Amino acid sequence: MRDRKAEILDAAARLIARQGYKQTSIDDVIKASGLCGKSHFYHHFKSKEELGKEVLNRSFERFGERGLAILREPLIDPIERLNLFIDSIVVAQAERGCVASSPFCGVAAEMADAGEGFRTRIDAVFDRWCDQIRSLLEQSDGRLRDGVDAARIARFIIATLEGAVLMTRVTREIKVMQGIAEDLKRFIAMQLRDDAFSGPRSPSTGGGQQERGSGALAGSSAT
Amino acid sequence: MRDRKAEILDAAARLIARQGYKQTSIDDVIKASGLCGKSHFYHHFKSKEELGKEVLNRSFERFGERGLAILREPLIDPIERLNLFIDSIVVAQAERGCVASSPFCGVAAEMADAGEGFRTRIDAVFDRWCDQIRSLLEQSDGRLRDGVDAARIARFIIATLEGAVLMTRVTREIKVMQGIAEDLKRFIAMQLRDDAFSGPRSPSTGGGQQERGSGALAGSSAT
DNA sequence: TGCGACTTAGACTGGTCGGTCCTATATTGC
DNA sequence: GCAATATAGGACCGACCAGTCTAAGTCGCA
Repeated sequence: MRDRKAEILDAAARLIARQGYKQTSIDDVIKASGLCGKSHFYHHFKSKEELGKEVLNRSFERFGERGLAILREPLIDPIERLNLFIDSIVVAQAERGCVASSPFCGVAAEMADAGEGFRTRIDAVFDRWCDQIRSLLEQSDGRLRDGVDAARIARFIIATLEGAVLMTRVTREIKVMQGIAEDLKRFIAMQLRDDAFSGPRSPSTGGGQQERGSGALAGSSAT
Repeated sequence: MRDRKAEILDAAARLIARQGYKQTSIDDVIKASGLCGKSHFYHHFKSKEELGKEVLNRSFERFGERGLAILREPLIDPIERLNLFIDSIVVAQAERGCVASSPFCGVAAEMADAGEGFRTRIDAVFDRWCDQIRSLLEQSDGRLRDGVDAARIARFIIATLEGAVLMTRVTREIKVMQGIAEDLKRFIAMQLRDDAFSGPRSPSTGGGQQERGSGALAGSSAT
């Protein structure tokens, strides 16, 4: 016996990511998860709102697992980890064809408006991400420029990534997001003291395209 | 007789900004604009979609007028103008109590999904904004660091502002957006060559008259 | 005086949606 | 064997929603 509830959650998460919470009907979820009738759905969830909350928890958690795993990877230079994290968001968005956005952007905004319960949940998750990034930046202590507020930079990073996801939803072109991600990495590098060793160079060779996967590995470039 | 159609558009724009396009029903619009029946609404608009498009045009235009007026102000240093523009977005969001977001962020994402017609419209508007910012950055020619791609930086600025608006919708705290805006200004300053004046300081004096003399202010790189 | 544009007013259609209720049949643990 | 739980299938309710339709009143203008 497979876990039907998990299947429902998976289907709902996919639908919500693609078309939003309010635009996803219970009937959609039932059809997509191969259920037979509403009673079965309501056997597992007491309401659509409960479904929404569980989807939120789940997808944020899953995203967190992947994203935070990168951020915590102990063997890689902290700043490089941040770059990899940014790349992972870009790749995830590219995989979604620039359309869906869970748990980023559209869904966050829409669900935040759909109820105070949703909003505080999303707020808390953003906080956790920011915290993780902040602590990463602080691990590179002594490399941050004087006066740079790590917590604020963390917010900035999350906000810019959110905005980048939004832009791809409007333009439907992943290269827009790639450009933003590159600039974001450059911004992060600029928060480091000049005498710090690593960091993607200041823009040197043409302003154009660069392969993703990693901006600049820790040992490679020093300018 | 006042212009009823304009009243309908105003009411609809307010509702859509607050609760989104799909969540705003025709009946809501009718009630908010003091109409009496649907026939009257359908006398002015052939469908909800047409209403949406006109609201989009209008609010983007209005926003454009304000924002672009700042960007074009010929008497102020280009970079300083950009800072003022950023401030104006922060102020606008603060005025809205961090909730609504027209024409930024949530509405753009939602409407972009609501139909290809909407999407291309929004895309075009973003393009125009980015273009304006790009040309502004290029006016400060000789001050930009080598290899800095003005068009890409423009996208980055818009994306970050979008993301910042989103963050305030989730956190409901304007100071988050203020922090992001400060960092964004700092980022812009960092795109300038070291020998150009730099400094992320907050601008203070508000702009005065908005002259429509768009280009032609070539002698830009004052200090 | 008559025409056409605008306004007020609301009933109605066909559809969707969240949610309830009811009836059955499997499966599982005790 | 029994009871709890899970699965299946669907009728139904009240609500809301986009859009249509009818009908009548106001106003400017030719």
